[in-house]
Amino acid sequence: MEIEKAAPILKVLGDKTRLTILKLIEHQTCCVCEFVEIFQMSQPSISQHLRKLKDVHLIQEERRGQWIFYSLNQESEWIDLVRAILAQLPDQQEKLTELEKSGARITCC
Amino acid sequence: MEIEKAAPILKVLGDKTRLTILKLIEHQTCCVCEFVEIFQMSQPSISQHLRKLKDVHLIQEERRGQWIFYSLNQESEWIDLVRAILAQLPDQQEKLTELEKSGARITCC
DNA sequence: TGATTATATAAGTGAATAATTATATACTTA
DNA sequence: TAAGTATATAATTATTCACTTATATAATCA
Repeated sequence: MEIEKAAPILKVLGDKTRLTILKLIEHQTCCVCEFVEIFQMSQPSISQHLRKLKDVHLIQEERRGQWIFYSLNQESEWIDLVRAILAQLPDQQEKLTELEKSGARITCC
Repeated sequence: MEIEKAAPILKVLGDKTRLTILKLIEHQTCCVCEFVEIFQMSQPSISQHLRKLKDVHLIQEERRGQWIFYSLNQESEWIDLVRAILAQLPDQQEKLTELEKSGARITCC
């Protein structure tokens, strides 16, 4: 039954850090260090959130040198559901522009 | 920030029992005993799931004699989000028609 | 009013969760 | 190749979760 597969997806989305991560990468790619800066959270904590998103194939990773960039997995079985949800949430772009202002984004991106 | 309020809503939805309950009452009203039958789960367990849905105002209750009927709260701040999610899920009507066949639905409804 | 039925709440328990600290891996650059 | 940087994983811990059993509340009916 499909509902049994959908529920764990929603569960993964039911965390403000992960939900914000998804909204941030809705239309672009971000690297781990950006998330660490934005959320003011330890690096392992961010990695573990990314891991959960990756475990259910909602995100993709792509290594560029020493950095790893994450993006929404467009091939996900649940991409329509995720997009429908993200469409209801306010843009989080200002978090990235703040980072850029403070210079933190330039170090890796 | 609205994302901080949306995450707990998704968390509540991230459980197959609660998600199925919502899908069942998407277009109609059901009473507690029906959920108990459908999910083959203890009555307190169902009550506790309903409580979580009610705590975030996603559902409404209406007493009719000794029975309590639950329905989707159309006034919910999150009704669009919930509808967008439910729209992606398969219909669960057959669970109710099965109940009717077995006679279990008639006892209360 | 007493017994029955429907539902909610409380208390307890084992499993899952999100964070932390410590450590490992992988890439870069001197 | 050694040191530094970015990221992942492991181990630990406190909290939350979903369920169970037991009990309370509320309505009905004899």
